[in-house]
Amino acid sequence: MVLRIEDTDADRSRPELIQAIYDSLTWLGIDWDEEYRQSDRFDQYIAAAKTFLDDGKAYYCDCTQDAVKERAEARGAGASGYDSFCRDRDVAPGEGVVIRFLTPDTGTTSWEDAIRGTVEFENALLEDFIIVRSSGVPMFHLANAYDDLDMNITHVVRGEDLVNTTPRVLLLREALGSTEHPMYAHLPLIVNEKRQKLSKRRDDVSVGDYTARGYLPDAMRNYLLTLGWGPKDEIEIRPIQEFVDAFELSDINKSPAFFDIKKLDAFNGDYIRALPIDEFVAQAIPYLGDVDPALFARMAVFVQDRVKRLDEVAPFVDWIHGPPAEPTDKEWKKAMRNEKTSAALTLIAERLATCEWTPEALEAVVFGVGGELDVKTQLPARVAVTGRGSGIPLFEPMAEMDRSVVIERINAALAKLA
RNA sequence: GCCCCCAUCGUUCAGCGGCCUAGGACACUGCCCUUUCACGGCAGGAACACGGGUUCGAAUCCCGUUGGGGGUGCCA
Repeated sequence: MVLRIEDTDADRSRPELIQAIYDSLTWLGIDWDEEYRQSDRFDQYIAAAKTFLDDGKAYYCDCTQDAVKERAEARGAGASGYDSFCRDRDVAPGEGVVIRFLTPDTGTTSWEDAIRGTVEFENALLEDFIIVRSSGVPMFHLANAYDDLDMNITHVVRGEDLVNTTPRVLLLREALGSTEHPMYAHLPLIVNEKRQKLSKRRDDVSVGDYTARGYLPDAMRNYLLTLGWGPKDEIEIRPIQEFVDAFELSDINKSPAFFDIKKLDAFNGDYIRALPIDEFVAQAIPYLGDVDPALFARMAVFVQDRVKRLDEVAPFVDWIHGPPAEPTDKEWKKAMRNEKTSAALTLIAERLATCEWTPEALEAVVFGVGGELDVKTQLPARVAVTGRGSGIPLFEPMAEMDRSVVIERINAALAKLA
């Protein structure tokens, strides 16, 4: 596999952006054995452009962008783009001069797309596009056509937003002397809730957005696989190799797919639960905050099936050695609504002062009082001790705490109740 | 404006002329499990955009309408 960094536009090729490409591919487990940068190969593209010039397949043009636009507007509705103004003007190279590719005025350019079938464009509609900027830097299409040929690229799989530019590359390849072309496959776009193409500005599209929130690469990869394609047996979560075996480019859908974060969450939760416990602990450590990793390791088995993302782990355990949460009114009322709760908590606090300090003993105290007073005591005790209305089983983490702290928290709850 | 493309439950995928009174997953609702919340189990509501054809038969093929998206850069 070849990794080609298409950095013909200096503005968009900042080091951190290129680093993001490496990071994303690595995170997803995609690896490559050859690497090229188009910025290292400008000479070759320019040389190719020069032969086009010599062969009359390209020409210099000194029209300004404004002039091109003005003439297009003057021509009125229907036509846009460049009007071939300089084709026969014999413009000399120099300041502000670009090289344009001479596109045919008749005929059609078409290809058999692996996903879309036959796609055909009228050549008359293709403008004489720029292949070398006035700065002397080659443009994407030229570099692309040249490299695909030079590197014997067999498959070009990319977003549907590139279909319209494919004829340009095809024409360029032809000019370069190629009679064949790679298999093109134009993928449906992944869209946001507004059904629009994901944009870097508005939407989370980089891997960093997802690692920060604790998504597992395998889960992401698996979820992405179910967008625009699905296995015929309808089993959506399975080992990657099974997908590889079943996958067929031609089975990919043509319509755009919404990136449903809720479903990604569900997949991620599945993958988290499938992790061996020590692997889960290892993965969760970066998301722990102030929580002691050893303590977390002891509680991990209770946390594992309660999270969909790794960044959700801390709140399940941070109250054990850290301060309790502040319960919401709703949580508090739900837990404390029974009038016997106050008496129960009082009794519990008393017995906690002297009981054995093990999960079993703590459970016996809390449930024992509940049984005697015929009131549910687990939730009130939980809210008093953790500050939250839900969470991992109560007694194991409680046994990790100091006796005095537990009693103190229950007394504080009692004070609030009074 | 012009060019290209798309159209099955809320979302996503299955369906490629009869197996479809349309299936799975996510989400949602209810029940079971549980002295929290999850996990797990069970059940339920929920879709072939519309109109014409073709055919004995259409979600599946063709045409149109409507709706949506992409492109239209000296970006990729």
